[in-house]
Amino acid sequence: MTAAANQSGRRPTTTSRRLERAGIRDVAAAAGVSITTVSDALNGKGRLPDETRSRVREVAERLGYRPSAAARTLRTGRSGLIGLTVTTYGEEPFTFTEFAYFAEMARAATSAALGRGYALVVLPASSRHDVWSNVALDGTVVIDPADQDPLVSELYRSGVPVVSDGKPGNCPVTAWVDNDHEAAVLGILEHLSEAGARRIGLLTGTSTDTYTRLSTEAYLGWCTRVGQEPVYEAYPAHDPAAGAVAADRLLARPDRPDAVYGLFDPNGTDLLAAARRYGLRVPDDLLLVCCSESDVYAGTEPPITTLSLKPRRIGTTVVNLLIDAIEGVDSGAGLTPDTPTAGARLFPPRYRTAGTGPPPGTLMPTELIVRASSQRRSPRTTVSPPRAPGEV
Amino acid sequence: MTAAANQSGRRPTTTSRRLERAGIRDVAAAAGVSITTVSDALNGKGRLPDETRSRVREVAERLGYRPSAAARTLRTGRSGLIGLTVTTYGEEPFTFTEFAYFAEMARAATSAALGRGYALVVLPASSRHDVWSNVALDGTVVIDPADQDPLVSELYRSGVPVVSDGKPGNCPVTAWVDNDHEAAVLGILEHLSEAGARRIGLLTGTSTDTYTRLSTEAYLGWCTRVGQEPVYEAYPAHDPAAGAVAADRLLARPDRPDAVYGLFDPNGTDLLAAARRYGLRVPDDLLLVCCSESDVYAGTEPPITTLSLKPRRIGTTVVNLLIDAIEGVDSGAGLTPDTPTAGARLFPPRYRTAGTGPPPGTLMPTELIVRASSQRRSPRTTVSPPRAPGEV
DNA sequence: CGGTCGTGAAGAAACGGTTCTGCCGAGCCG
DNA sequence: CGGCTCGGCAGAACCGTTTCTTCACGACCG
Repeated sequence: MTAAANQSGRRPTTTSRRLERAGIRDVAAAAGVSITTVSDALNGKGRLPDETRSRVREVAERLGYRPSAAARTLRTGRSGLIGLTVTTYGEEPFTFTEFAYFAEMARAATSAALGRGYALVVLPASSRHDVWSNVALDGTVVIDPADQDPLVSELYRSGVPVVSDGKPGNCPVTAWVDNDHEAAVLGILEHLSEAGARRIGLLTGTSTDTYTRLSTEAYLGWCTRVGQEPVYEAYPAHDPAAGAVAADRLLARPDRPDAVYGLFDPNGTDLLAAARRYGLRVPDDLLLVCCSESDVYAGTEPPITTLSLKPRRIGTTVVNLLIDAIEGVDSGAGLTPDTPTAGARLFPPRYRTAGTGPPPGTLMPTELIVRASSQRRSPRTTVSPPRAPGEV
Repeated sequence: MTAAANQSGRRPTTTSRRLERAGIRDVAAAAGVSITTVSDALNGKGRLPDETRSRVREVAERLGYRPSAAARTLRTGRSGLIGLTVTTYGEEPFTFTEFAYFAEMARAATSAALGRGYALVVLPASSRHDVWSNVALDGTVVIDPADQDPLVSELYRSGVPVVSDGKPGNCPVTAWVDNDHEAAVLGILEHLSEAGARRIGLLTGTSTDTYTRLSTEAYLGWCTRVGQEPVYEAYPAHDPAAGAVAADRLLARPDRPDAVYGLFDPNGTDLLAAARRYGLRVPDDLLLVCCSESDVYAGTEPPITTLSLKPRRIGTTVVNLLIDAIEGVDSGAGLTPDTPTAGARLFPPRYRTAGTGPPPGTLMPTELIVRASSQRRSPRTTVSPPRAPGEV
């Protein structure tokens, strides 16, 4: 009885094994070859006649064989997984202001990764090692890394390629991609000037991330260059309610601006509401531009000019750079001087393994979507723009 | 010569191993214990005195030891990864209309998973096996599964727990969560009736997913019950441009409704724009409600009443159900045929491994956020609502 | 005083693939 | 005719954990 129970319960000979799942050994046995042959046949390696190859494939298909991802990863050192690291505010991944940007960027990144055979794992930077070390990553994308992100440093040090969205402060990365924020801000200021703005204000954030810093600096620099007194209000951008208050403050100032650029997505509606409260007409009394990926600004009254950071392009580029780094260099020592086999030319082989020196960065252009809020129907005074003689 | 080459070529003694990364053996050697002890000490298993435990931990820390996720997964059969499967339209994961919903839901799901030590892998359903079989999943969440999704079926058959967001059509799942769409629609219709609507129209979709189907059926059922002729327009919801056209069509009909419910996120702005074109004032001439997670409708002119599906709650619930299933049952073996729970119940019951019978479903409530667009400032005719004598 | 129990720890077998090495036979060239 | 190469395939090591089993040893109890 005990023996019987034992026998049927523990190891019903080969029966239970069959039931569980088909392994490579089962396929080999069924096809009458060795497991080496099965592996080679399925992976297109080795030297096998086509007949053997197709027969093995067919048997594998019939048995519903699925190779174990874990075993493959263990042996080859490649998991096919790349991380998508987002900063967290409080408990939740990514902030409200980044919402649309993040969603678009993640969408494109997922798509790009999948197109090259990788899957994306979403990993907030705040999660502790128990999660991080539990997943084998071939590399990771970091969105807007903190200045001295310990996580990024550790990953980089242990040989995991890291590509950041947003120019990194002090942490080492394999490569980075960012918008040309300075050019973007200058372009907007110029655009507003051409539309007749005399005093341009800025709605900015108090946090120290690269985007906020670079944009604000560009604004301040422009102010000193053209001789305008800076008019700006800063608020904690991750607080959804604070934006409306800051917008109100900005328009309540004695030196009220006649044009405003808001750095964050909700600023457009906030500024519009504030303008309404003060009886300011847009664009007649106040020109408005904000940075946003949302298309609601096409339908507001009036439609608001927005700056798009083109997150889709960013996401795609970041992922492609990362995968290039993963595939271009064998983790650790191996430099690959020779291009071994053809077939890897689907993508422009532009990427190079940087030896030393600063990590390679790529600046991506932004796009200004001009709508009614930044165009005076009838230019009132036609103030001469500070600089731009060539174009209207 | 062969022997010499073999000996020196294969194993450069311990040097290279040290350089690469610290393994469990290195920790064991450094701590003067066996690898068993290291494993037990680090994982809190076995019977070890606290002194040994802490010493091993300290050594591991000093060496910067990180256990190999792949090896652990291979041995334990658990990867700590759960899939987040989204349907794809064209090349890209998740559609525009689902944007806000998906982002919120994914956010909550990521958070919930992380809180229980799991990470999320985003896996569009369209990607072929090369990606799917390359990642070891402990289970997966499926958003709005297709009626006979082959992927879901295969996963389920191979013993991977599957929990769906959206009541599944014909594919077997471990459990599912959905909103009570019928109750939601009826609630809105009642709300509009109470606000004085005489003829309520619907803006719906042409696709056959559960949400669209259930909502439309609820509307049609209500119409026959209260004796109103159905007034609705359907359009392909995944086409961003088609919504505006459909909204226009709906308001251009000879039997123009005096209240409209739009099933999809952009319908609110579309309907508002259409109303403006026809000179209809909202809410005086037209009552408006749409289903949306976006808070832009708090700032439109006028603010629009929205139905929130509470994606955060859904995401959290789905993930928790999935992890319960993963941890509650050892993959494959244990069937628990007792009490095959039937049908759907409101709110998370304790999870049970369904032996046979329908998978356990949970219906989650929605929330109607009432704003100006569905409330007449001065009730014009006060038509008696069809059914609701008790309240207001 | 001998057996049993409990404690602490080591040894070794998996886990399921990939891949290095080597064997065997057949052609080919000298 | 013999060595050499090359195609076709099998054997076995290996990846780095977890975990099952075993073992030593001191204390306690009968």
